[in-house]
Amino acid sequence: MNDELGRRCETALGELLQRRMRVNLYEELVAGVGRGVDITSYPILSGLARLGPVTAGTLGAEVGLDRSGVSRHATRLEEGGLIVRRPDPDDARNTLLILTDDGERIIAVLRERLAGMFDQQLRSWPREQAEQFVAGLERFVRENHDRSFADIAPGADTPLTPMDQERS
Amino acid sequence: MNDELGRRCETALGELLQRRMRVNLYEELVAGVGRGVDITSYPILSGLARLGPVTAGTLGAEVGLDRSGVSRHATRLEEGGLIVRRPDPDDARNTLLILTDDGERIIAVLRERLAGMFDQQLRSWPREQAEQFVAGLERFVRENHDRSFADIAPGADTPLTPMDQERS
DNA sequence: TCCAATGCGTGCGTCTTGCACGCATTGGAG
DNA sequence: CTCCAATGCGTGCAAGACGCACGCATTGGA
Repeated sequence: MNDELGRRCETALGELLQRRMRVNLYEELVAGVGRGVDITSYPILSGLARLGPVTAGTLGAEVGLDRSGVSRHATRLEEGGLIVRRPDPDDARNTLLILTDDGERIIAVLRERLAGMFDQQLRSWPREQAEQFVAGLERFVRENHDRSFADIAPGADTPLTPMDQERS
Repeated sequence: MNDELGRRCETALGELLQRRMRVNLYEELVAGVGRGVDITSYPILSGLARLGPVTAGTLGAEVGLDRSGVSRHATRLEEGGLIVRRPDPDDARNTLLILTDDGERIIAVLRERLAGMFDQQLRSWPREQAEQFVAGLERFVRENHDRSFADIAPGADTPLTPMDQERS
């Protein structure tokens, strides 16, 4: 019966992680903002707001991007005046990405917008259910976040059923 | 107070929708499967399993992709023997994408794997919390799915202010 | 002083995606 | 029956995002 939970979770999350969901949500979110903020650079900006001043490498590991990609987006956001690059005082090899005041303000507005959207949706829910859902969501995300950094190679976690046919 | 829920939901979902989450999950999922199945074509296959025989256009709207992209992935999956193209008997303009037996079997295995992963994670939760979380997740996804098709978002020139609308 | 290690930023190739065009089919109007 | 506007697929083309590898700068220990 718990297996049923896993299956239902897979179905729901499968839809949530679809491209349609991301594009609809984030493209509407960043529409008209400019300043180098688009659907691809928003995760960089958001991650930077969450982590504080960090290097491109660290931020890349957080959002799942290569350093080079982060650097590219950072350049665009820097040209937009939302972030600045500054050498790490403790280690000049590192270049810290830091939000400017404009950057702080804009990311705050964007997150506020998103929170408003979700709040609007959750408002029609029974208070109890909304509370439980968000709490569960937070736990789920936190566990996955921790695992994605601690866990490297499970390997034989899930066996491969008889589908290992090579046809090429 | 409810606004706090929206904010917490935004934070959690913000991480859940990150690239790192998708890549880690789906790349591990489809590793070694072959047959034209990779992290980009899996959503096509999965959506096809969910919707049944549909046209490329319909499937594209479902997953958030252009018809052309769906057609490309469909070609690859067809070469892998997982789907077939067949003209719609009711309207020969349409080309229905249909899962083969191999396709059905493989997508079933993959979804089973995913369900197993989630089940394993949820197993350590209090039964009540896991139940509530999944139920909430299903409702959340369903509402968003409906809205994304009913709502034609104008938002091309949305001002940079928090939006407030009436509940539906 | 020297050198291996670390980290950034850019050139280059690959992959994915969207737009536009050509072709085929449908259904209604004359 | 014929004609034509509408619809939908699949491909050529171009733009964009991403990863890898290289060069350069800095650090810390031998």
